[in-house]
Parts: sequence; structure tokens; C-alpha cells
Amino acid sequence: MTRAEECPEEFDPTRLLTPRAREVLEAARTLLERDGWAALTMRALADELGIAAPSLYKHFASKDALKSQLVAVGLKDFGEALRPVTSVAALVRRYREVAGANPELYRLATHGPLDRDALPPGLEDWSGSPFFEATGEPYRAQALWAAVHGMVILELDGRFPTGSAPKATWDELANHFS
Amino acid sequence: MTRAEECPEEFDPTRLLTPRAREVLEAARTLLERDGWAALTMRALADELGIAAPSLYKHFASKDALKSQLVAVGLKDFGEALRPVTSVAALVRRYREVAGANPELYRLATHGPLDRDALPPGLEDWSGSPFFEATGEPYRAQALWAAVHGMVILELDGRFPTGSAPKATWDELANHFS
DNA sequence: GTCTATATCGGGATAGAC
DNA sequence: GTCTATCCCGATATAGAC
Repeated sequence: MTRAEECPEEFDPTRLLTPRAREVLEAARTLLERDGWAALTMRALADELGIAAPSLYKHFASKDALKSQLVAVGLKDFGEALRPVTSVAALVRRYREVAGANPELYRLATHGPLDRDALPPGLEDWSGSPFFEATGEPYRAQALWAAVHGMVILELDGRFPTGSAPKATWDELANHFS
Repeated sequence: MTRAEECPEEFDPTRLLTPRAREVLEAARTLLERDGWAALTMRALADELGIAAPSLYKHFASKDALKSQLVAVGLKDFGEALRPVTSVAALVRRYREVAGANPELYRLATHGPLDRDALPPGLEDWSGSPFFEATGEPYRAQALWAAVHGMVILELDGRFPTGSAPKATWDELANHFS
């Protein structure tokens, strides 16, 4: 397994957080991955930390702010995991792996509109740039990204008849873009 | 534009509903498409129909039952729109069109786990079979479906830098599977 | 098939003391 | 940074009369 490269410092979403806020964010991520976004209420998060729910608002102005931070952390982690890029086939394999290892964070980071104003500038592009590096062409990159995203999300949601997509289907997809 | 074929009667999700329930379902679809799933509350739906919210429960046992019906109607309509199949390129074009014309129903029908017990038996497979007909091979069919789904959903969510995916990206994708 | 009245729940969030 | 007490809202859903 290729070792992931670290994200440039200016893209680190946690760089301006207090230490305590970082702990809250970590707990939120743990809870998110364990029970899903719908179960991640401010009360449940407070319980996980052993504090009272209103105390959370000393660290994050709103639940929405917390969500944006989680999304940013997801983009950072996924971007890191996808580089350095060696080939289309390896990128596809790695994308599936990292999404499968953090399914709820993946869902949160990729589902619905993205509040770009709440992200470190440049993070979104940096996160997706492995696709450009692997394909060497912007439209191919977008098409490949959309294709693997579709595979991952349908797989996570159990939309394939077999539950997860058969290896043959993943191979088909990788081959078409190699 | 190719004329869509009608769905076999046994797959029609509304075949067992009372006329009034059908009207409720129609209103729900209208409201869903206008304001999105999050805004489709039982109260809002009742308002749209000019009745009181509790009256809805005479027609549908729960909101979840109503949701399942909407999903089923979506699968039926999308399946109809995608046949007869002439080519991979035409299928891809048509898929984008029909999803774009019913974005909120598309989201509802494709997002998250599918409650298969609540659907007419066979409807799910029938809805997706145009992909098999177009590719002539099951794994290719799945990969193509995932790819176009990824494109559509990222486009609906405004996830591409340009808002919607450029034509060149759609062409890339269709070409890879033709 | 519709109504009114109401139960129940749980969410996000604020005020102000310590 | 944490607490307790509390507010406010809006959601699904039920009971029972008409």
C-alpha cells in the first residue's frame, strides 16, 4: 500500500481551532462513523464527551459549523489518501478503499451541496486533483471521478443486487478509463 | 425524442390505491419537486390539498408508506423513459434528461437504502434493465449505471466547478462505454 | 373522508451562574 | 469551559366526533 502524502498546511481545516475544539471534532467524527449523521445530535455528541450539550456551543457556533468542519476534514483525509498517484487503476482501488473505511464521513463530504465558503480556500480543488494527475485531462478526470463516486455511493447504500458491486464491475470501470 | 414505452401493469405502484390516495400521491410529487423532500411534511402536504394533516392518515398509514410509493413511482417513470433502448449514447443522454426533469424525485428514488419489500416485485430490475439491453453484459451495465448516476447526482448537487458537468465530460463518459 | 384537539417526542439553541 | 434550567419549534401520529 502506497504511503499517503501530507496535506499542505494551509488546507488543514483544524489549523485555527482550539485544542478543545479539536477534541470535540474528533469525538464528532467517531460518533458520525459509528452511528451515522442522523444520530449525531448535539446531545449525543455531548454525552460522548461527558459534558452537557450547551457546552458545545462554546467551541462551535452552531451544528452547521461543526458539520462544515467535518466535511473539510473528510476532503483533506480523502485527498491525502489518494496521493501520490501512480495509475488510474491504483487510484480507483484506493478511492474505494478509503471511502469504505470511512463510509459515513464519505457520505457527509460528498452528499448534497457543498458550502464552499466554509472550507479552506483551495482544499476542494486539491482534494480532487489526483484525478487530474491520473488522467492528464480535465474532462476525463471529472468523468472518472463521477464514475467512481457513483460506484462507491451505490455500494455503500446497498443498491447493487449483490449488496456490494462485484469485482468484475469495478474492473470494467477501471478498464474503461485506463 | 424517442417515445417511452409503458410499464407492465403489474409494476404500476398505484394499481392498488384508491382514487383519493392517488390524488394525495400526485400532490406529494408536485410538492416534492417544488420544494424538496425536507420540505415535504405531512402538514405541508395537507395544506397543498386544502385539508388537515391528520386526514392524510386515512389514505396512507404513515409518511414512510407515502415515501415508498413516491420511490416506486420514480422507478416506474424513469424505467419507462429509458426504453426502448437504441444505443449507449442515447441511453446516457436520456438518463440525464429524465433525471434533470425530475431532480427531487430522482434524488428520492436513488439516495440511501432501498426498501425493496415496499416495491412491486420486479419493478427495480425492470427499471434498470435498459442498461443491460444497451450494453449486453451485466458488469458493463452496472458500471455504466453507476457512472451516469454519479454524473447526475454530482450535477444536481452542484458539485462540479462549473455547476453542471460540461458537455465534454458527458461525452467522455459515453464514449468510454460505447 | 374530513374535522379539532392533542399527545409525544426530540431537535437546536440561549441565558446566566459558577 | 462547564453547568442547570429552559425555550421554542416543528415533526409524526392518534382519538374520537361529524
